[in-house]
Amino acid sequence: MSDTKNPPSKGRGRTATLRQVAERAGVSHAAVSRTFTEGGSVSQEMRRRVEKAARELRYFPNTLASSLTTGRTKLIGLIADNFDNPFFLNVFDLLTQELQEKGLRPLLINLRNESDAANSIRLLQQYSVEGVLLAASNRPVGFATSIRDAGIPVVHSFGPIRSAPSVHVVGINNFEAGRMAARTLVERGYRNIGYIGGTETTATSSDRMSGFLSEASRHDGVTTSHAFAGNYSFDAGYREMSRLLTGARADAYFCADDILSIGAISAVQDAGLDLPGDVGIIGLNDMEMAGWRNIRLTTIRQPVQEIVRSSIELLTTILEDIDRYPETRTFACELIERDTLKPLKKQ
Amino acid sequence: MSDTKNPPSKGRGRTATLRQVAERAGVSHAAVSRTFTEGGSVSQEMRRRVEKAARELRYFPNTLASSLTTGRTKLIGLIADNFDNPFFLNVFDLLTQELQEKGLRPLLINLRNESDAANSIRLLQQYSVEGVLLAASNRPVGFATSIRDAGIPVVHSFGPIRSAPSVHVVGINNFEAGRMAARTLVERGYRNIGYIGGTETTATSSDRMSGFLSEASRHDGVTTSHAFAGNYSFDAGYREMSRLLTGARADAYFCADDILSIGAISAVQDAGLDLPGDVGIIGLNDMEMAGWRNIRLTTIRQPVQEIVRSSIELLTTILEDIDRYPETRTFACELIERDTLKPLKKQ
DNA sequence: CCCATCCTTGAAACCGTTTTCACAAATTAG
DNA sequence: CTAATTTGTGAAAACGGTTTCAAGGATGGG
Repeated sequence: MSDTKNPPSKGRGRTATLRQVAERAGVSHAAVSRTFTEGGSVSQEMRRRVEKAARELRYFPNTLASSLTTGRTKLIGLIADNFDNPFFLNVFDLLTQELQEKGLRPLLINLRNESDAANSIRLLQQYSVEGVLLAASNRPVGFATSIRDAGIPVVHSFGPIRSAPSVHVVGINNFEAGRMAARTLVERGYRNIGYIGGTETTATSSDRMSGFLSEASRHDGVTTSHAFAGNYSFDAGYREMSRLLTGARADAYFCADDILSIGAISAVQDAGLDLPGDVGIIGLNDMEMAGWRNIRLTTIRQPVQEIVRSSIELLTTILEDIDRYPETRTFACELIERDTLKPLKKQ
Repeated sequence: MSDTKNPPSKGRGRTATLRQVAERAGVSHAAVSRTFTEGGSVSQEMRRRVEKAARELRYFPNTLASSLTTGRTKLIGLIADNFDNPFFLNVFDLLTQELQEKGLRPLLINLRNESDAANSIRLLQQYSVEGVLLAASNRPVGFATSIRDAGIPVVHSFGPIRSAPSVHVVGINNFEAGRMAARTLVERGYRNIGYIGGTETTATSSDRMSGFLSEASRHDGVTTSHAFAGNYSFDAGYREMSRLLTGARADAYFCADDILSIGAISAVQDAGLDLPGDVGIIGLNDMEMAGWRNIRLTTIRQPVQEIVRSSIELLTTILEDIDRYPETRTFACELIERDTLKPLKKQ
């Protein structure tokens, strides 16, 4: 009676199946399915019996199996490529928490050693991922688009703002952030100012630079320069700043990211220069470390939590409405003044 | 001819199915399946035709569907609960890279707001996760065991070393690390030494403390104390150290984690005390930031990469051999001397 | 009391794949 | 040139669910 003709559970603690519950409750397996699905129509009595049997067998539906027929896996591809920047740990934290609250599960994909978009897309499709959250700063522009072209809903978090976006984007206006940085430096009395980006090819980085250069050019007597550290990491920032200091350095630098800034600060101090007197530094993000006592980085704050929350909210709505027109959500930045810039002169 | 009776692809860019390939190639779908599975026996000619059709249809097997029959999802639960500590970003990076190389996919589970093990286990089972990598520092001891009891292979990375382990563990011997910390402090001339842990309930933390106290007790004239910061984060370290400094402080502290140490350093400096003269600090982990110019933390290095690599290697072997006897893999630590401890006296 | 309606129910088909099996064709051995 | 293998193939039954459908039972209106 207790024996089935199935293989005897193979040592592995296999979980009970729908049919086992049905058998024990003495009902059809369709009935069991119905009691466990949203709009299922079952009588009180039936539900009671099924739930009792299910409880005794420790049964619960296998999401993957039901995804076969429903088409819903609840799986979200979480794509990232920067694991040097602690900023993203915070992003992961918020992202996974929000996803979990909505009953979605993040499949983490590390693109650090992957240059080919096609591979990633195949992977996403093989796991029937419902949507993708792209939080990758080092990808070229077309990456998000090619995911969308594969028919997978995607929102690009911390992506570049475009007037005619091809995918959903939520983030800050990097161009404006760049302007804010330049304006801040000029207001503080710096005249020869430079931009230090991460990678040259990413849209966010080049937006920040354009905004920075554009604003600077509106001020008389202000000269600019720019350089790229190669990626977003402490080491890259340190190296690039060290290199710059050997040449004709600027008075102040806007580093496209806090972690870059922190590396740069180290380089400035190691060179025996005074910060913010000899050279000033302004960053972007306002990650936790920027406020640490020995760093005290003046930076432009990016509202991470709002961006993350909005990204996921947007993602869930496009999961329902797949052909929704690409939308851009922009959040404002805020200047956080600390100690790496000369103070604003009283007027 | 091109029409099938299936719903007309619903706008969604659905991917081709096995049977569509079979139809186009004019063979049975079993044949198609065989050409795509490892030991399948197919003729050259058949393979050629199938692969052609598959290419034209952009077909590739759906992992989730095949998992139904094979039982292999290639999904690994990656469980974490500490997103304050940048140390874990590095761990995630290495972990996901290694997993991907082995063809496994990490399903990321954030336990920060989850106290109930049963929920997590249900989740793991619903997704037919093949195994679990537990990299959670704040969980009580029984957590790993209850996953194993649910029949899911688990390896506890950075877990506590036990003489009779109930699950597979790979990490350092935290007791020995604690001894090393105490010995180092004593050798540097500190006599009144304290331990600052993260949480009181985790095994790794209490191991470090036991080792620390045990070693200290072997030296004459050395007095000890201990305290807990609550979790592993900069803020926790800062707060706890600030609190300690208001009372009868020790000469030197062993902080159970670098991030805690860095917070503690800040507190010491903010209190206007000399480091390492008035108070010395030694950490554990040697995360990247520990070496930053403004931190220069003396710490005990934990070989992260080796631990991660070994964890995954162990995980893949227990996926094959599920009833393997629980194994413990221990790696040695190394003292990294920087500037937060008085130098060793020349003898 | 009859008929229309609604709610429950189980049978059966289906989702996309793998795997077993029986059998035919091709190869090798004797 | 048979007989004994080996190899390649398609039909069909899984895997763990959901969904459609037709039918049975209860309910309510007239």
